[in-house]
Amino acid sequence: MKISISKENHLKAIFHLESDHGTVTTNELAAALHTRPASITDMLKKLQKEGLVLYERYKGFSLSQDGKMAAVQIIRNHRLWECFLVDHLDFDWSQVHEMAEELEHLTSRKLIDRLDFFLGFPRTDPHGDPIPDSDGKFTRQIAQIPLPNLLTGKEATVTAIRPQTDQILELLQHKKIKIGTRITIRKKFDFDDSLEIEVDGGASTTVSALVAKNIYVSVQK
Amino acid sequence: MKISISKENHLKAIFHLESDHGTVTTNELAAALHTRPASITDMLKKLQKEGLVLYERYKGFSLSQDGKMAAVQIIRNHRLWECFLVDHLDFDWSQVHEMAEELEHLTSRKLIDRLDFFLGFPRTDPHGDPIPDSDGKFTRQIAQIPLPNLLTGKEATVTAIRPQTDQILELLQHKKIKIGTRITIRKKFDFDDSLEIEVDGGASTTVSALVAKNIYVSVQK
DNA sequence: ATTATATTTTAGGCAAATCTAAAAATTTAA
DNA sequence: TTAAATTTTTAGATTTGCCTAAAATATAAT
Ligand SMILES: [Mn+2]
Ligand SMILES: [Mn+2]
Ligand SMILES: [Mn+2]
Ligand SMILES: [Mn+2]
Repeated sequence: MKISISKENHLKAIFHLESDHGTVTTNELAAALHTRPASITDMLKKLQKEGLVLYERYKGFSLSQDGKMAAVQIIRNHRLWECFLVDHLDFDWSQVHEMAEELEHLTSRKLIDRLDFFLGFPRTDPHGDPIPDSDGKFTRQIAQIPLPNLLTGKEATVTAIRPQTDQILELLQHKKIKIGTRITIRKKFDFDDSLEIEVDGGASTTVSALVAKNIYVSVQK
Repeated sequence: MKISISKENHLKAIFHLESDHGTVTTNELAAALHTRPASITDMLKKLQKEGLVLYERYKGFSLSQDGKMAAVQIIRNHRLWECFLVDHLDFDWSQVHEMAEELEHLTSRKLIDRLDFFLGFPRTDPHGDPIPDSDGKFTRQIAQIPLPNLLTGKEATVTAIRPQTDQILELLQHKKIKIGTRITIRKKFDFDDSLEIEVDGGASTTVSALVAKNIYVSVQK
C-alpha cells in the first residue's frame, strides 16, 4: 500500500519528464535521479508489478493512472512545504528545494491537508508552480507568457521563473523582481533583444534577452 | 557522517531507556523498537563501529558522547515539530507523536533552528517534555511534582502528563485539563485517594488516584 | 555447585535499492 | 541493408536492515 521514498522519487521524476517532453527514456530518468540506467530498469519492473507504471521492455514506459495520482500527491506535498518554508520560516526560494525534497515524503495525508489550510490554500508555490488540491486536481492556471512576448506599455505580474537556477535568482533578487512583482516593458532594444522594464511602478532597469526569456508573466489578475 | 533513520531511532530509544532506568538491555531495546534481539545486536555492532555506542558483547552497552548528542538532536526535532503541529496546525497531543516520529529525521539543521525561532523558542513540547536548545542543552526544568503531592488549597500549573496514553488524554480533554491549566486541590479523600480539584479557578471535578498520579504540576511560575 | 532458565549472540537468509560489466535489442548511418 | 553506435536489459554483486533458529553466555534456583 505505501510506496517507498525511492519509488516516490521515481514516480515524480517520470511525471515531470513526461509533462516536459511527453515521453521519458531510461537514460533520461537515470540522469534525473542521479542513478544508473540498469537501476532504472530494475525499479521499472517493480513499479510495473505494483501497477504504477506501464512498461514493456525495450519499448518504453509511462505512468499508470495510479502512478500519476501518487506523483501528483508528492508534488503537492513538495510545493506546499516550499510555501511554508518561504512564507513562514523566511527561507528564500533558492534554498527550499532540497528541504522540500525530504518533506514531500511524509506519509500523513491529514498533515498535508492541515498545512494547506494553515497556508491559506495557496495556488502556486514560491517558484510560481501550481499546487494541486487534495484530490490531485490542478486548478486551471492563469495564462502566462514569457516576458519578451509582453506588449510594450502593458503592465503584467510575474508568475514564474523557469528554469530556476541560483544564478538567475541572485540577479532577480538584486533587481527586486520576484513572483507577484508588477512589470511594464518600457522599451525593447532590437540590437540584443534586451528590455528596459519598470518594476512595481517604480524604478526602471534593463534585463538581457536571456533573463527576460526566463521570466513568465500574466496580464490578468 | 549522516546517520540513517533506523540508526537515529535506535539512538533515541537507547537515550530514553537510559534516562528512565539508568541502563538498557538488548531485550528492552528490541521491545521498544518492535524488533528482535538479534537485530539489536547487529545494529549495536554497527553503531559501535561508528563510535555512537560503547558496547561489549554480553556485558551491555550505552551511548557514547557522540551518540548522546545525536539522540538529543532528534529529540529536539521531535518535540519542536510536535509544537508546530499542535500550536499551528491545530492537532491535539494524542495525534502528533506518529507524525513527529517521521519529521524528527529531516536532515536540515537550519530548518529546525528556524522552526524553533518561528515557534518562539518553546521550552517544552505539548506533552510537557523539555526541548533542548540548538546546542543540545536542556535548560533546567522547573520542579514538578505528581498532583497527589500538592498541598490542599495551593494552586499549581499542570506541566506534564506521564505516561501519555490516548485514554488519559481523552479523559483530561473532557475535564478541560491540559498543560498550563491551573489546578487547586480542594479535598483529598483517604478512602480511595481520589481528589476533588478546582480547574482554572472555575468548576470543581473529581479525579481518581490513578489519574492524579499521572498529572505533574509545578507551584512556581 | 550443579542444573535450569533467561538473555544475548552467531549463523545463515532474505528483500530493497543500488552498482558494474556484459549481452541484447533498437536506432542511425553508411 | 548491412554495419556501427546507442540504448536498454540481464547477470551477478554489494550494502543495509531486518528475520529465524541455534549456540553461547550469564543468571537464578535447587
Ligand atoms: Mn524526494
Ligand atoms: Mn517549487
Ligand atoms: Mn522516528
Ligand atoms: Mn512529546
